[in-house]
Amino acid sequence: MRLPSLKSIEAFDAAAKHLNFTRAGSELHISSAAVSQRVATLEDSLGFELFERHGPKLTLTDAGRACRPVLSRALSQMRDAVGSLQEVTRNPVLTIKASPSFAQKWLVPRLPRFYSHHPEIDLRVWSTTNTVQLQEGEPSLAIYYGIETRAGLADTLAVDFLFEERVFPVASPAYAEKKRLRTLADLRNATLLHDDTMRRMRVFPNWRRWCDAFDVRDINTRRGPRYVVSSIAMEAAVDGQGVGLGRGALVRDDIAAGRLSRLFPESYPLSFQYLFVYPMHFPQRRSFRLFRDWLLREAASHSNGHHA
DNA sequence: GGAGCTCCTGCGTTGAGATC
DNA sequence: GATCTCAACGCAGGAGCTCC
Repeated sequence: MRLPSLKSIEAFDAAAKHLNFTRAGSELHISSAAVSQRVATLEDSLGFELFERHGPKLTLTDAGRACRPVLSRALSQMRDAVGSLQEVTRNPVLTIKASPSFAQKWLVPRLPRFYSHHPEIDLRVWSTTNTVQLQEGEPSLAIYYGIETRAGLADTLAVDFLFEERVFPVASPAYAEKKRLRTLADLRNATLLHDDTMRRMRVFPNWRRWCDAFDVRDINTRRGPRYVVSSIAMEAAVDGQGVGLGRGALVRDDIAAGRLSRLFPESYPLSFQYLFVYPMHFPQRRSFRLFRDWLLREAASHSNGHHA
């Protein structure tokens, strides 16, 4: 039996993902005509049609739908296998996506512990203020917030739960002392620092929701400076500019170092979890297994400390 | 055995035409 | 107008052959 060319399978995978030869061509850096020809070659070789063509509109045939997960998984396995082979002769590289705040305040400060055990592995940390999403077939890892463990994720991606999250007011010790912040009602005397992430992602409580939850009245929760990124809001709090709503993962190190104080025992549980997302077949790579084991240990340690 | 040539195959692009 | 298909063409690489 003669196997179809790898290029034709790659073209089918991209075309099936976009249901559009032009966008598939852009992804593969070839022309749409080349995609069309590669797919036609694959159809010839298989002996059946994978797409129904309605003029410029493409849909998968039943056979195409049946083939897609099988071929997509096979491609992904081959990419991982090639990655594993390359690790034999080169320093392995892992790319991880995370929000800027999480990367800055949680992930990066912990990386020296990983490098101390695995200096041969190079990590690339990639951040965006947009929602961190991992595309199907992408050779990278992601830490993101999810309300449900698998919601919206492709079948080719796997997920590990890292930890849950709570928010609570934080300020620099000097600011807390200066404003005499001892009870929730004392927040009336404070400048409230607003994290716009809370506005962009409805799962985050803002100051109004936080005050409603703990029945804190007579506070203008709209006033105060606003910050696009959570970590900047926390830096403003460290700098003594006001009280911020701190997420546990982002303020824990600052609290431990005495740069921030947790003002009150009241905390608000978030409806999302931190999740680690990766391609289903990544565990074949040694570098990935080492990183994942390390990350899960750090997350467990964070959870234990968090609830202690 | 190696260099050089020819032919074949695979794969890409461009551009025209068809379809919605 | 956007998109797909088809035909024509070019390029690169492999196979086979000949010659030295």
